[in-house]
Amino acid sequence: MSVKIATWNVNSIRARADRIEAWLLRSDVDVVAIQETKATDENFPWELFENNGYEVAHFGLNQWNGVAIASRVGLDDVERTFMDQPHFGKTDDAVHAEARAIAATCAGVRVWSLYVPNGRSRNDPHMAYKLQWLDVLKKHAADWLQADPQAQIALTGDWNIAPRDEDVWDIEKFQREELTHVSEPERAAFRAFEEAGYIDVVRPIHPGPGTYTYWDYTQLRFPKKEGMRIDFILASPALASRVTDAIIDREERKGKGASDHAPVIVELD
DNA sequence: ATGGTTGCAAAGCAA
Repeated sequence: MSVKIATWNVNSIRARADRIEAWLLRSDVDVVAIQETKATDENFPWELFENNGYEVAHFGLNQWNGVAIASRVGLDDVERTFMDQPHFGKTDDAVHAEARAIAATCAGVRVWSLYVPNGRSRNDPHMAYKLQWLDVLKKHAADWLQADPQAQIALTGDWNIAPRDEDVWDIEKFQREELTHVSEPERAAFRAFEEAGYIDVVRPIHPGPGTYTYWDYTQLRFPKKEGMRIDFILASPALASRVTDAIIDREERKGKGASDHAPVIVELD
């Protein structure tokens, strides 16, 4: 049985409701991992998914971040945050970790919807937070594979990292201006997942250069084809062996009211 | 043209 799994940073689920509904009908995905809902459970549009045949689980604490998974092939063992997920700022405050990670098992695949923190700038405290957040997640991800080398795991989401020079539209500018997403510590953090056995299953099907998943709203970046590849589906080996196709749905970035990220889809046998 | 976009939420922050 073929299964389609997608990841999409929607940049507000309420502002994007109509486009998301149209996209669900058009894309025919079975599972979609969503980032940046910018919603709480109270104002989350549950009916948007339920009316279209999807179960949905959401994790949102305020107007920032927010992650969800919608599925029409089962949605079991929902998990919000991962163990010891770092907090930003004081460690002695009693607030929850930010709403950046949710998992569920869908058709036998452990799907994670991840919204990796933005480092803001290379020396900002948020960068250390980002790297720590990734390091803790990577340790768990490595443990899961060690415990079961046949596990079917999809680490999907907005990683806020461009792993290769070709993943940004002007690497010279990014390095000259010491921008984020392309720094060596960020790339090492991403590489650590690959070294743990996870595989970017979209890049082999859609190689670069010029293949992007995100285009800034400003400066006419999309029409000028000035984007970044920062949204990834990393698959465990057993899951990677099932991948038959992938799509970066650049069409969805077009027109009025688009998210600044395109959906990324993989098809499994 | 000293800006340029979007969303949340109600001024400024975040991306």
